[in-house]
Amino acid sequence: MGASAAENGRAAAGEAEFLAAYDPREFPPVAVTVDIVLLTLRHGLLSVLLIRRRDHPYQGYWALPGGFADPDEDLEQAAQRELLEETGLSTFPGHLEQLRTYGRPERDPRMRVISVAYLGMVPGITRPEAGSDAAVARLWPVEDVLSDDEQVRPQLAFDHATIIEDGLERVRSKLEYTSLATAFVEEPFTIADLRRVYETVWGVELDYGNFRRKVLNTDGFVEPTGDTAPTGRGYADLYRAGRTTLLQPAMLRPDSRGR
Amino acid sequence: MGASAAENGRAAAGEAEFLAAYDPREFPPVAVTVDIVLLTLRHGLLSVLLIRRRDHPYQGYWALPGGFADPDEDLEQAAQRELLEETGLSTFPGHLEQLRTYGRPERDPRMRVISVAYLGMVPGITRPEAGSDAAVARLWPVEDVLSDDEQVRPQLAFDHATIIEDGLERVRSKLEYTSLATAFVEEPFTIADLRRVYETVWGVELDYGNFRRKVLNTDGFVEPTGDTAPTGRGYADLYRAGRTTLLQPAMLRPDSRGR
DNA sequence: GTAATAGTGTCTGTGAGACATTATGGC
DNA sequence: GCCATAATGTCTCACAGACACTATTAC
Repeated sequence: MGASAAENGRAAAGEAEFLAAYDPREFPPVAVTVDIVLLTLRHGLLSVLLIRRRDHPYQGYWALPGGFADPDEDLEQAAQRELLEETGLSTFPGHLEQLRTYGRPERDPRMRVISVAYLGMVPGITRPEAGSDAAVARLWPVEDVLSDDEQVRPQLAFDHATIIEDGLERVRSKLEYTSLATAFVEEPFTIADLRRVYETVWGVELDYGNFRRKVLNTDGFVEPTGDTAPTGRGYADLYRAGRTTLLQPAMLRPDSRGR
Repeated sequence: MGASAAENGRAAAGEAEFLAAYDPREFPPVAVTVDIVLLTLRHGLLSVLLIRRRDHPYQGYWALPGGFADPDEDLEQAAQRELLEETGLSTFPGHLEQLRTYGRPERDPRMRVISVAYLGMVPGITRPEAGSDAAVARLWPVEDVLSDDEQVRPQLAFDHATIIEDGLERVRSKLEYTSLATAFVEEPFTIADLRRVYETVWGVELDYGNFRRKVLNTDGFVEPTGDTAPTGRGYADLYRAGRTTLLQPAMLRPDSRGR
């Protein structure tokens, strides 16, 4: 694509340089990794997938799943590949998006490492135990991971605590203005299932009636399957995700009412 | 920091490896650059700073300001440094935030280049002409940059059209729920100045009375200086930015009303 | 029967959109 | 005088929060 002629004929000279590769000595040495904040609902708790490190530095510490991006691989592909490798799943069943890039010079003691973080959400079916190594991959409740209590909090490698915090903030705010909550539940789901997602991620209680009215009045958010499912006592209508991704108007988070 | 002992004594062996650097042959060769989408209001148009490329590839094409991140430099620092170098300014007068990272394997024909894009907003005082090279740095109205008309649209290098589009979408949505609009005007400013920011960035007309009520009722958005300024006909009250960065409730974009 | 949950409706307050009105100063 | 703009107020509708009520089923 760059081979098409440059505009207004000003780029006449030096066409031969075009295919010249960078001289590695010309630019600073750096490694690029991807890390994934994979969130799911497990036992009614919002949980994040962590891997226990085998190697130095931070040996024995808990880290986000991730690794180097291969040379011919898109970053999102790399994130997905690493995730499948470390969970043992064969296809990625949820939503994956880029979160943010972390590049503090001292974040890895060995050399300059730039990490492109991704954020993933999957229904609560993830079983890292089924994957490669049951002893090293685990789902941690985020309230424990970010707890002030050193007894319950895992030791996190690198700047992964910051990355997890940023991921959480992203998820919490995206529940407000997108239909992302549906990525946390398997289809078909009930209104109550969806409410549970909001309540768990936001850490609040929501009025069932108002929640239901809001979801059903926002068209494209969910669509009824026509079926119902027994729910212990009584039956509940079943839904699947609609085609709308942006909620209009947004779902309001109770916290944010009082500023 | 990584030097503190790993938890539960499980990390006993191999402490010597800790300081070992990566072997460069172990990880894929890659370069990391930062690119900046610098937006400002110029002659009533939302405009973006572009640099005309001197070298191949894309010689003569227009590109976002940017360059390699130095080894000991934070990514945001690198973005700010590049921006100052290419505009000739001595301090950065506005808001700068990370936008997104672009890493498609083919985005640079020479080698794998990962670009961490930043988004900057400055009041309409930027004069790239005062900077290093008047012939190569220019502010382009974004409506021209992203126009379908090949006569008015500059030829953009790499995937910079995508980056600019993403930056625009970010700015437009952040005007809704943050007080970011104040980054586009110099203090003190009038309510009408602020309204002009919204109208220009969103490309809509807003009712002055409703806009004023909204801004003044959202406490912390702006605070009155007590002064007034002549505005051609009559005088207008002057304000400066308040301490609130998150608008609660959000400013509604007229487009989005009808879905 | 009671308890728990799904589904539904009602009342009220907040806030946004669509105006109208008044004041000020340049022309 | 006219006109543009700043500042302010009014009316109405949409919608969220609070809460009441009914139906269904497990126990």
